[in-house]
Amino acid sequence: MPKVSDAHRRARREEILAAALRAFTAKGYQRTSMADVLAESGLSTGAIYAHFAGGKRELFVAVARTTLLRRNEELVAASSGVEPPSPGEILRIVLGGVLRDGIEPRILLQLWSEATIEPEILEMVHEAIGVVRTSFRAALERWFVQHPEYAPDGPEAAAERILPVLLGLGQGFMVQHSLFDGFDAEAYLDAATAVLPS
Amino acid sequence: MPKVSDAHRRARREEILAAALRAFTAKGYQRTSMADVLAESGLSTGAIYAHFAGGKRELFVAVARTTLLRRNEELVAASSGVEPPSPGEILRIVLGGVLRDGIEPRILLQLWSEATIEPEILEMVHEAIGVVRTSFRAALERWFVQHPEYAPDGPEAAAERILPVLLGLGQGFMVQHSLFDGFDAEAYLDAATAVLPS
DNA sequence: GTCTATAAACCGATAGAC
DNA sequence: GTCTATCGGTTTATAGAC
Repeated sequence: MPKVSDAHRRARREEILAAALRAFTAKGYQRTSMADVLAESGLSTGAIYAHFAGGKRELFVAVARTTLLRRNEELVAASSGVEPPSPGEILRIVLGGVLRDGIEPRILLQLWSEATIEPEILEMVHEAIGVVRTSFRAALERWFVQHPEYAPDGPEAAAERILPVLLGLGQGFMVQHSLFDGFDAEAYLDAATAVLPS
Repeated sequence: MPKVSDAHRRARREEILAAALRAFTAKGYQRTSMADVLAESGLSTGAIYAHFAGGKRELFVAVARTTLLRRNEELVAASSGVEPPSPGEILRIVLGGVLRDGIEPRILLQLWSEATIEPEILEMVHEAIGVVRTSFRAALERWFVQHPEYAPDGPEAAAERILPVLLGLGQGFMVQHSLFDGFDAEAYLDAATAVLPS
């Protein structure tokens, strides 16, 4: 197999995806036209369709999947240390990672909105969220094992119970970060940590 | 002033807005065409543009504003009783109202996503959220006044601190209700109530 | 105010040369 | 693989009769 050609191909794909992410972030998925992605990438119609025959939708799915799964890697890395992070710390790790990455949270709002309408996108969200959910659950369980006073009916049950709340707090963070003027991320995280067990 | 004409005008507007809400709920804001709203209302292009010159966007803003402000009325009504509701109960009242109203939470995801892009819609969301936030804050304060053990630095500060968390839990509810298969609303509310002070 | 008909713009995707 | 040029299908909004 031609290694160079393959590497070039991958590099080109990454380049296109990066341009697509910039375009989607700026104008939102729906309002971004292929012309916008073309302009952002400096390439032309044919060049892009040669790599992403699925067009706009495939670009969005690819961009979003990458973004969601990167959260997962961070969480796995952070929670495999000796001292398992508390629920509040888990939230901080994941949300902090999003911001450090320079990801505009609003792209997530757009993804959720699209998933509401397009079955193909919903499917991808289900898949990615499933992975993330599993990581959260595992991280929570590890903490509850060491703090049984918060898990009277066992770490699995306690983790399962609090999981939607933790996810909900993360989702609320994205919404408020995107929509509220002067949103105070630190205050939000402090308040969330205060209500979560620790 | 011609009272009858005015009443008719208002009735017609309500009729159009109801049709628009049905159409937006079914297909989402972006994918709903004016043709869809026309079909749903049984009226014609001219009829609608005579009442809503701003077109699709104006319809969406009007529909969303009404919906958001109704939440506020419910909360005001519920929290003016003798026994102020706890944070968990406040969440239950508002989220229960949304579902009882037959509102599809996904329309809210679409609203947030649009607000991310369209300044006019963002402005409306700011305004409506401001009203709702004020109600939440007032309701929380009333409860903290009666439970000073949770408000060491005064009810105002405690209310202000927990407000974003409560809103975040509500927003997370909408996201999960819209996107997760088999989402268990009761379990979510129970878990949220368990972490909130009561 | 409301209807029918239509214009003007735009978009995603393809065809074919190089 | 990439470029230029363009087609077919939609969409919003308007024009003009009633």
